Amino acid sequence: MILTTEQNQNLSQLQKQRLEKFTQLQASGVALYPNDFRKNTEVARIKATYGDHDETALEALEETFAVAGRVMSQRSFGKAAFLHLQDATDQMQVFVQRDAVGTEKYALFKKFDIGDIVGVRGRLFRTKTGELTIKAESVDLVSKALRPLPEKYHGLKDVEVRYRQRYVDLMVNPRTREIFQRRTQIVRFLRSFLDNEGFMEVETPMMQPIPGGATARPFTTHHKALDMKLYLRIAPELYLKRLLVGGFERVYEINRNFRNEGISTQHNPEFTMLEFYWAYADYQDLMDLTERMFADLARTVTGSEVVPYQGEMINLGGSWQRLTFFESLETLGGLRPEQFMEYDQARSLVIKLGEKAHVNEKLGKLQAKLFDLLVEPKLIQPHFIYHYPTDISPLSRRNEDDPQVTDRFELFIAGREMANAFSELNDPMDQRGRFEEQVKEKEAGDEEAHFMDDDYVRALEYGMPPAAGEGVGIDRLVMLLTDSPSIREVILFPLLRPEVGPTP
RNA sequence: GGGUCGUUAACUCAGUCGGUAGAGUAUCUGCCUUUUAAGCAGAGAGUCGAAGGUUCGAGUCCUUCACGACCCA
Repeated sequence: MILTTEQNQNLSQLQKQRLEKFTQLQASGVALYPNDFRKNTEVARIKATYGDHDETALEALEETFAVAGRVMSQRSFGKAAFLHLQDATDQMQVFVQRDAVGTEKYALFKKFDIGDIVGVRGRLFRTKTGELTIKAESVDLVSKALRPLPEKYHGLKDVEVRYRQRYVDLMVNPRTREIFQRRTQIVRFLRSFLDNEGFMEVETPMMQPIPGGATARPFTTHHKALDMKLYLRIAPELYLKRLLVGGFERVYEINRNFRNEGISTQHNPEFTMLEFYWAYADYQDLMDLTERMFADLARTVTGSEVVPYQGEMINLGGSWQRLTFFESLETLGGLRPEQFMEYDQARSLVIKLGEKAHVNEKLGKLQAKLFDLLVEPKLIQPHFIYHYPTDISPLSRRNEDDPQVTDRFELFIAGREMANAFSELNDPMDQRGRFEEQVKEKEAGDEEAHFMDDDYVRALEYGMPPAAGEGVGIDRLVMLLTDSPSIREVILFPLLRPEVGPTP
């Protein structure tokens, strides 16, 4: 162990003490990071199997249990000690007695610290207070900790440390572990649900020469050997639809998207989306499928279709409210039709409500702003809002009866957009025209407008089956189903500014 | 980008009107072989986020900056 003087001076007293122990143990020939301990079971399995055995039944057991985990707490007497060991499944108590492990081993054990990973072998018994406990026949060091654990009672609360050192958060806060276990359950459920519906999981490029499929500012990067500018994808949409052209009729992808935008409780620059595309179906079919998928999901991971979110009870069961975009502006937004259908009125209302509006802002964009301000916050229970204006839906199929709107819906739950879906535009001529519109907007300075994607139009020219596609924000869905107020609570390593100075 | 709040021991937090830097947990020492926020006795531990400024004197007041949280855009 070699540290420069400067490094040594920066250590806290506790770290210095631990370093000293480390050196002593090492000098006396103890392996500090051996990899020869083998467990033969897990804490949760022991508890599940023997949790209701009484003292006599436990005594009759011949079996020796070998478990390993982190020492989370310790209550030490002179010649005996209790500690709690935590493995991936649960915590359980271990009783270490000098007379049981031997004087020499016990002296060594006393050098172990809270936070160390140890391996324990022993038989089960029940303490006076009735707790199922392993009586150690041996305790071996498996991995020495040089840093102390946070306080046992209050845990780690500092949000910044929780995000930067998620490993510590996971060690000491069971709630954090539960959130990420549930996140995995959610993603696993969605995969199996879609697999069962006949969808095929695929992977499409994360690095794209032309970023498309969404309205957002992309990140850029560069490929050295090809000397080529690349964008991190803002959506997989255009690639997934190329697969429909190719003949796969049901495809999905669960993966990261990257958007070069601000960070908030609901936005992380990289976030996970489910996108799925279904040939010979339309947006109405998607609404039905979505209702079914969300209700099944909630039941599977929470046990109920009614889930609590930040003090509200959200009912994901049954049929959800379906309202057209314009209806919602009237009935929920409290507007008269002329206030959002007439350009000048719409624009001045947006400005009056404190939002910005460019001189040539399109009517659809103004309407979307009115919706965001007046309607979205009211959509606590699940609502499908459908028939979005065509000029803010450049990839959606036009409605047959009213070409000013598209066969598109967004799903809102808890006042947030949770999904965006539409019958896909598969007319190559219409698509080229819409791209051209977007290019004009880009040239006029809108950084979020779409690029022209000639290859995508070429693909459509081969003929794409009629289809419907949907994107679901996985992070927001996990927030909903874990009652988390911030997206950073459901992303293992959310983006933060770099730490300044030396690592403490 | 703007506003508000926060940053004090490893962790969780106090710190009054500007006047010697505090507690609990953790750590160390001693006692303690069924405890569980174990107990008893003692001890050590601080760049008060950083840099300036005001002042006889700053954790505390002022300015700037960094990082974070929340709200707004």
